[in-house]
Amino acid sequence: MLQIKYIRDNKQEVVDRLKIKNFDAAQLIDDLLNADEIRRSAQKQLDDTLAVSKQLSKEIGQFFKTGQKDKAEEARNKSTELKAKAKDLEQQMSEAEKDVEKILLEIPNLPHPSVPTGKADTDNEITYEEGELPNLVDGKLPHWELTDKYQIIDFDLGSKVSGAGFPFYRGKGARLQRALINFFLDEAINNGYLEYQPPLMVNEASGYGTGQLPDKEGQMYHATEDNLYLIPTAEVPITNIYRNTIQKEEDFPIKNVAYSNCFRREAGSYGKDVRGLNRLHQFDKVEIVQIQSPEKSYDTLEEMKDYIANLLRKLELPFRILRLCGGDISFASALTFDFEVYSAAQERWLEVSSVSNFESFQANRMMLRYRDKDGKTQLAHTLNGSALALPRIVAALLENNQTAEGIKIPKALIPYTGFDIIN
RNA sequence: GGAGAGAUGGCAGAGUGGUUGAAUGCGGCGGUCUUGAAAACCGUUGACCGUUCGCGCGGUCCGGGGGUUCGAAUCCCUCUCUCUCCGCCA
Repeated sequence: MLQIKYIRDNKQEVVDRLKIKNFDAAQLIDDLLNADEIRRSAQKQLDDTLAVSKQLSKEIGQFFKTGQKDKAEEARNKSTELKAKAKDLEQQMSEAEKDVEKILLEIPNLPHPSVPTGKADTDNEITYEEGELPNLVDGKLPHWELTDKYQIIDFDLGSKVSGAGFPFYRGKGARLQRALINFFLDEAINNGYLEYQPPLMVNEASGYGTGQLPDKEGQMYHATEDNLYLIPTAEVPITNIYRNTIQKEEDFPIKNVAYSNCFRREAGSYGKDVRGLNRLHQFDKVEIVQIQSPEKSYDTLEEMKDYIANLLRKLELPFRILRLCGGDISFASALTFDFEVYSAAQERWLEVSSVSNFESFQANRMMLRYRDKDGKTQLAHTLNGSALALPRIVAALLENNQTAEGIKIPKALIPYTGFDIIN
């Protein structure tokens, strides 16, 4: 959520910058500032009324103490009048406040100046590419056939027991999952991240805090009986740890890592995108989250990018980095880089990580602040990134490393898997 | 699931209708003292909104929401959470 003060002072700039996100904010912002004006004028009147009424109440107390009953009665009547007026003003104010809040929740974060214009993912800017694309012999199989061949992931069984998008991992497939999770966690810990195991269900306030609600309501599984949401990413519980807190600047950067299952309804997805491991309703992900001061948050974003690149390097996967264009970047993000690995049998790039700086957008929603050097409280910046999401990593590992003898495990993983080939 | 108790400032802990944003202690910050430090002493110490160029001024906030009252941390309703006992249970 953008800060109302900023919009007030930089109306045109906000409208212009949101155009990069293909978001026409002009009307919305007029409505917003209008509601804001109503709110402020109502508050001014309300405050003045309350000030008088408060004073009166004190006097009434005094009158009663000193036995001046008549004066007390008189003041009491006057106060009753004021009270009615205050109630009315309060109503006005809270309605205008709701309008302001509602509109603010609909306005996306401002894109960073480096975000390229564009409508769709085809307009994303490839900023970096590394690794040789594997040149496989004929007879290469897509991962969903390899998983069958070696009986390491069973999609049909998942469909039977749960539904599409809920696979069973078995044997070496299950161990590979476990190995990747441990590998990613160990790497993060060695890079100064603190490990958390978060709850997998969160309340409504947390959903709003990180911005999944209200705009992505339909993407989360919702347990209506208890009004809890299954998390779509560990970002939600981990970032919400800091909801309504004031941090110390000297504690920055706060670096957290969490492995979790992630649950996504993926309503509206279809076709080759959902084949095999490409898109699941439940998957595993290790997520890194950082809280940082505004001055340093973009350095932190670079550091996180380097960290993720290094993971992919260790897994010996060819990858590229994309700077997301205005049309593809998420609602809450100011700047996002996607990491894609090349999956050799599908012959396509698969997104395995997304690392973003949300600046103060999430922080403002959840009141995550810090005390700066001058002792002033201000909004912190939040960042997060996948490090990494498992399914597509597994897809690429299987496809790229298939040989006549079986699927070879990259060196860095062998200590974790305990085997060097799946056959 | 049943019965009971509770939720106050960074922490601990008073406060049951009238200058209570809130005693007191600890912690934090500033100062005196000291070569330095500790101790001691003195002072200071919340967040948010509005208003102001600024000093400041006004308002709101004692778990969340609603109500009673001229006036509520204090009374009532409701929700959430915590604790104790019973039941169930990985």
